[in-house]
Amino acid sequence: MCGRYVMARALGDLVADAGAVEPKESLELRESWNVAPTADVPIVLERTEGDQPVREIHVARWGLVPPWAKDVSVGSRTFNARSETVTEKPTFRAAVKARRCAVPVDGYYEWLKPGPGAPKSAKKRPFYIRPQDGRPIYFAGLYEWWKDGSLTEDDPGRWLLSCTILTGPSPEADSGDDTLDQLHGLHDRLPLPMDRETMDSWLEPQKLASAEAAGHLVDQVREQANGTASAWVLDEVGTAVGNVRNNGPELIEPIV
DNA sequence: CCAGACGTTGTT
DNA sequence: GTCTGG
DNA sequence: CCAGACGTTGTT
DNA sequence: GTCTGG
Repeated sequence: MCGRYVMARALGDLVADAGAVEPKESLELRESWNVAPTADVPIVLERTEGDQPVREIHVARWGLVPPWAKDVSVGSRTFNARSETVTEKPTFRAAVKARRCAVPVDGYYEWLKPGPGAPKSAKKRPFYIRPQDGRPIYFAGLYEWWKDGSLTEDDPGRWLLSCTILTGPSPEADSGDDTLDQLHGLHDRLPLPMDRETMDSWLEPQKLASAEAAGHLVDQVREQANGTASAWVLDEVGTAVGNVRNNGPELIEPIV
């Protein structure tokens, strides 16, 4: 799964790597080595301008807030969406048909739980997972718009953009690939990364936003995920990342 | 009909 | 134990 | 995801 | 908004 990650890349690098247009307004983006749910994060989306798709970077709150929510608090538990059920769940099914995005990360954290035979004193051990080549990972994601209901004379209400990251099953054991085997041992869920071709399909705004078409795209994402994940590297890191108030490049330094 | 949920993870 | 906040 | 709180009344 | 449970 993915509940904490790193996005410390300069916006210009991200724009170039994602093939997005230069943002018209400056985005409120800060580098972070400890991105947690509810944080503002960059996302990549395509919208149709005239009849041309335009790829853009936007800033969204991590944790999808559906349009009918009474407040944003639901977003603190919707930072992941299970790919197996995303087309059915009331919270996600509208977004998966029409509001797909990519969530770029430099790498993400995963906590290894002590096994059942471990001593009582054993603690969770954080690992940092990143691509070998240093380019961003683009996780399959969804975005949604939510209108703040607090209407006053001066404030007609604001629109909040929010997002979530899709997960799938982790690679099977004994895959024959070292990295996939390590991912298997670390956790039973995997945030779903996209290769370039899949990302192009995923982001493309569909004319008929049917549930069936969305289901096929989700299947495609799940099927190619391990191919992308096999080019990752895992390193154990210090426990400081657990506290969201800690932030800095030292959080991703491998220990021992 | 209305009221209340709408989610993920992991653990037992 | 469970929920909220970051 | 983890860390940290988890409550009320009344008084300063 | 839409579905489920009562």
